[in-house]
Amino acid sequence: MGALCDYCGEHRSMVYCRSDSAALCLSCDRNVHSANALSRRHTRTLLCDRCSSQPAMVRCLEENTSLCQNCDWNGHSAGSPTAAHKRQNINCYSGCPSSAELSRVWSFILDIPDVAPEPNCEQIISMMSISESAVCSGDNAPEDNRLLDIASAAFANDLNNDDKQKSVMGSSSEAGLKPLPHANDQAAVSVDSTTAKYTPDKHMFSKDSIYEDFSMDDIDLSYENYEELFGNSHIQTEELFDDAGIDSYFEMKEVPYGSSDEQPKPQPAASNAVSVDSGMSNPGVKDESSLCIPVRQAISYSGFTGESIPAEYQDCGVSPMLLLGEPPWLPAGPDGSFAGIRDSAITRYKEKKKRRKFDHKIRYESRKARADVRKRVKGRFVKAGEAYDYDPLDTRSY
DNA sequence: GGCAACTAGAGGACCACAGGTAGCA
DNA sequence: CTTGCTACCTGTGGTCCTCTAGTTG
Repeated sequence: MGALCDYCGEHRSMVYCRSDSAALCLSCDRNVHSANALSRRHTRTLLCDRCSSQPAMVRCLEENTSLCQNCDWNGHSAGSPTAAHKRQNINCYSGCPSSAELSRVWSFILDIPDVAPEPNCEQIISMMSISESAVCSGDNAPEDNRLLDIASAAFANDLNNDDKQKSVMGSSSEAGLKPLPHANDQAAVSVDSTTAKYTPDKHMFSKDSIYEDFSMDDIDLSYENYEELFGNSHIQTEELFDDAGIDSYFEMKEVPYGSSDEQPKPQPAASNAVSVDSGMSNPGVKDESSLCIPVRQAISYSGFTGESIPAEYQDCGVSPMLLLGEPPWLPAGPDGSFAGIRDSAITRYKEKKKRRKFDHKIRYESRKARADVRKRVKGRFVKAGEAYDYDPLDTRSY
């Protein structure tokens, strides 16, 4: 039995909210994070199964446990027999996702048919389904029920699946954002690259499956319904992927190969991950990449806005320092260094940040109008009637 | 290489006040 | 449950100041 929910203190905590520094059961997670727009932006992730106190970063597919960075390092240290365990990045999410959406983001918990669900998991998820109607039954409920922001998703795949990954990547960048299933979820969810639709596996809804309480029908997983699925009013694709759209987040894909005319080389055991979402990797793997992350071939995309990447990574439990380190999966340049790739990535990031700085959004036009005509002294507002050095309504220059 | 001086850029503080929100009767 | 009132909080833009990182001698 893991730690109890920080909120209700009754049920086992399942998810960790870094913004609140709280471990919550799924029901309370929905309660707390459906309260307002700000709370809905909190990114949450699974709780570490081992220490039950830190946000889980990876899922060990061999042990079927979710592990935080420390527990991952401790449990899969280089040289140990467990170092070769296949691990999979764990997604963060925000918003007020429905049970089906959560099950898709973290499908590994539930999809593995020969693994019993976590104790209480079924109960809690059933409870969540109930609370779903209870908590989110307001006017905004239909919108709130949508997955507002899958902050990160990842594939963990075998090296043999490179081609499959690339085909998926291709379709994703062409068709726009789509929820990416984990590769090992393919038993449950298969991706048809031609129709770009998910096909739920029949086993998912078998009698014995804990999906009995779920109905994936409540979400149409086709790309065409992306806007509906994610709620256009909450998060625009433009916001999600910045000006350049989703392609901007797959630029890194081009870097390793595009710098030369060579065909993509077979990646080192470390990884062939194509992502700017280095946040889901372990800090410290930099030096141990070949030992520690043989399964980090994840092709991932990031739902992070990119602008405040360090903070957002922190929200996901990742040190912003990661941003400064070379992604372990990137192949070295011709001179054996990552400097060029890193520099170009940093340059792009800075340019984008600079550009977005001026993308200031006004929440209250009335207040802006008021501020525009308000009198100032050296930039500061002054009381009406006081002497001032600048009158916005006066066309004379001072 | 180490140090000080200088420069450029980023980020935050400051100001008044209309409008929003919470709490209470 | 609704209404009215009060108190407190939020957001708005231009300028200045401080801090940090980088450059130069």
